[in-house]
Amino acid sequence: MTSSHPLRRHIEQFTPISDEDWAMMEALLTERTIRKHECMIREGGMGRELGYILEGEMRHYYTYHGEEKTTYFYFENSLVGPYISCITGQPSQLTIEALSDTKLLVFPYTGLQKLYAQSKAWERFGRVLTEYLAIGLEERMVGLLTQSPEERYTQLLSSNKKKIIERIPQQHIANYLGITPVSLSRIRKRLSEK
Amino acid sequence: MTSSHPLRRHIEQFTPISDEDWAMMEALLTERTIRKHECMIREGGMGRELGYILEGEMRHYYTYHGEEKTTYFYFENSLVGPYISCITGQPSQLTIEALSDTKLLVFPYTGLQKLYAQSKAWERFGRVLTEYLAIGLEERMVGLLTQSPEERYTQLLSSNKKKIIERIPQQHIANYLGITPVSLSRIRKRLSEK
DNA sequence: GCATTCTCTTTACATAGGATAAGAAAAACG
DNA sequence: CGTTTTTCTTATCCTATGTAAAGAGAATGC
Repeated sequence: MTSSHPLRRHIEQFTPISDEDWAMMEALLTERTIRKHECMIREGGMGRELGYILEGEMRHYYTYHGEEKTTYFYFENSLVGPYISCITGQPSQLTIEALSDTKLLVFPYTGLQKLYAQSKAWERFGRVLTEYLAIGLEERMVGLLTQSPEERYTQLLSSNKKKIIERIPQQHIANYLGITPVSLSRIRKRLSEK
Repeated sequence: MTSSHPLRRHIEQFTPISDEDWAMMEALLTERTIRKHECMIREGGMGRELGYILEGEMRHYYTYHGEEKTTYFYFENSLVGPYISCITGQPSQLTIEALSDTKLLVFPYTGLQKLYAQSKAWERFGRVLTEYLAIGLEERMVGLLTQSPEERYTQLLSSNKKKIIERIPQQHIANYLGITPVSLSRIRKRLSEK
């Protein structure tokens, strides 16, 4: 007995949600398409909504010393948005851009906050979601601290994040690994010669 | 009207807690001293409890290729523990060691889970705490991806994390910055000559 | 279908950081 | 105290990555 809505199935991977609780969320959802190179949020803007990707892919980057540093990618069936700006109420330091035409369900963060307040199940969802977010960030940070760029690349090849290799331009992957595109090209050559 | 218990004050920075809710937590607490070089959790062990540091300092490291890689420090008035192992139920990959004799209040993670289940305020606390944890990790990750080791060091000097510089041996700070102690020593020399 | 643009690779050069080892300084300890 | 151990610095050498520029290849658009 799988629930029919893809977002509900996603949410219920974290914690079960009653029909009543789900109805509150469903009322918040709007479908939107973001065209390639357009943005869900730009640096300096206030984070007001989160989204769930139905199809497409997005990248998330910071601008530092005038350069775009891509730090994360999002694909279909995942939640995306300027969490930090939403949580802190400060202007977003990051930009989230569609890498291809991307179809999303969006909902306002204030709506999610009301769900948190109204229902213990939603509060729990928020906690568990954030726990998994933190685990992912911790793993990423430890990889950056302990592994060489080459190790990080080979690990990406053999991980459950193959999608990144398959669908994302190398310049952005290089950023994600903490190196330049030139260096990634060299690493790829080295590996292909082994 | 500040609450008298330091842990309660810490928790109420995130969300208010009623006397009743606080009483449930207080019943879980045990005071413990961990001597210098002893560990709260070792790699391979199951994470079963979290702690709040009353005095002292601890470091948190992963063992990778036979070397200890210190990735975080904890000081008085902060929560510490093998969160990830507690959350996932998997053996801990990290070790948390006291850098000096450290006095803690510890509580079992299963107890916290019961608080989550029994009270919406505790569930909210869990969410908000984890949100701040995630924000800290994101900032750390972005710094590792976008800044040079020298920039990371100078930023540490001028941040609210000065405690790290003041109280932690340089070999561990080097790890935290993602470089070797030798390299940190060179960076310090470079900076002192400017 | 041709031209333009974007992406990836390659080269040459400069440099910061890694590895190792040895010495200096500081801390721990009996 | 004085000894031992640990921590930090310095020196040498080496290598991977950064930068810049040019060329090859792919994708895009008119």
